[in-house]
Amino acid sequence: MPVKPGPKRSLSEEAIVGAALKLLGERGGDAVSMRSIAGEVGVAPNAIYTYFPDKAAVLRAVVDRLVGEQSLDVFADRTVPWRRRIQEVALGLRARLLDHPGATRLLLGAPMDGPKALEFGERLLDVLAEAGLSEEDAARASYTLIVYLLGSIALEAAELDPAKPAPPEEERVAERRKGFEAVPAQAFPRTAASADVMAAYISTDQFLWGLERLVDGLVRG
Amino acid sequence: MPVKPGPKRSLSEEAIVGAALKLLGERGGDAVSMRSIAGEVGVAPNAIYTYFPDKAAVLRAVVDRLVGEQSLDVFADRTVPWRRRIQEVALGLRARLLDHPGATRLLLGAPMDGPKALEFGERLLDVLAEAGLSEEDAARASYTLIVYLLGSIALEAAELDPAKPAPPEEERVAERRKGFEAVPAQAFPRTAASADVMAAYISTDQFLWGLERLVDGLVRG
DNA sequence: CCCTGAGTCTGTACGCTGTACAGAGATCGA
DNA sequence: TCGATCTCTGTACAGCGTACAGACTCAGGG
Repeated sequence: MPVKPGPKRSLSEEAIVGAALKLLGERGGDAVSMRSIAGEVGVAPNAIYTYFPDKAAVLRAVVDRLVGEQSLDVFADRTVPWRRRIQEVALGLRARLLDHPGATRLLLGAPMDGPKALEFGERLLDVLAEAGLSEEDAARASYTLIVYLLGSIALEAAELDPAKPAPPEEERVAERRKGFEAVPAQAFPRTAASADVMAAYISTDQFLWGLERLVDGLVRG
Repeated sequence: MPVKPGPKRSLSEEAIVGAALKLLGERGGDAVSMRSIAGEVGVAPNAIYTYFPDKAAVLRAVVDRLVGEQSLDVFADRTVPWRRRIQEVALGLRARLLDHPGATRLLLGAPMDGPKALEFGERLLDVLAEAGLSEEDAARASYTLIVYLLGSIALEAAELDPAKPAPPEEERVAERRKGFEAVPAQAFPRTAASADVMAAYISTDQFLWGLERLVDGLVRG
């Protein structure tokens, strides 16, 4: 392998992703531009193209980093019932991603295919195998779980201002209730009658409710 | 109510949404700009701001239109078992949205809160009540179903080129399998072993599989 | 040791974006 | 007919992603 000549790199992929993540957290999703990232690491905008082919690649790396921040040790801890382990990891990932409302938009734009996401999938398959699912069922179930996870988080994040940190859950629910109070009860009787429940869609409680039913359905099969 | 004076409007919200939808289908998501929409309806770019406060509002209306294109008559047809009715509507919506890969990105950026989406929710609540769920459970279940629906569609669409119409399902699965063949089997044995199943995540078959398990979990409760 | 060539970074530039602002023209009620 | 009011246009701004050309920095071969 010939060593490549040229000056030492002044940056690293990690530094770039870190800068992007910092901007994401502090100034929101719209503030993450090639120029702002470059400014953050003290470099001309185009320098980033030495490390990533385009902006989408940077964002994919950001998402993978966020996913990677979620520890997967819980998955392997056999002293805890496997359902609870899935719950914990799901809750952790959800919290982590909702902390960066801007990031969630990215999540579904480019699917989780980074190394950290692969690792996540593999560990999830471990747990599902442990739960007694066949190889094929485990694979299908893992995808279904990821769909639910990302879908929930995305729908929750959609209600958030991507430019600001997420307000506490109670506030978010209260805010949402106001929206449902405006629904005309004649045209949409059921929706209006369940407005309280619907306002609480955006809550940990509902998230776990759905997750539990889904897991039930998956292992019952 | 005083009638507002001024010249007759030369456009309508519908015309604008229609133009956006046309662009979306023909030239992909990135081609939908205020300028291109305005060009399509033969008007200066800013004229659109008379009808919509900003671009996001246009896109929300586009999504609602797509949702509205899915007929909900099936939901009400009591000669068909309710599970099958949910299946059919879900499949219809999925097909409709995957036909516009660019649109799906929008779906989760701004949640379904348009009138057509409300209608959809209400009819879904009807069916779930018919299935024997309590008011609260039906509300929660409907949200969980929507999460699954949108999550599935989003993850499928994420693999598609938003600038082109979707290729047939077989091609998409084959394309994906190539990606999984590159997964190192030592580090990710389960992932590698299930590569075939995973490639088929992006398929009607898997979509229905997950939907069925989810519905099972929801009504079992 | 210097030279060559590859790799990294900068400056500049292009075409595009969303949309704010000012004003022209059309149309109504009075 | 007048004035108010609304719709649409022209222009403009700041920002975007990124292509291109070139300057600089270095490692290895002669």
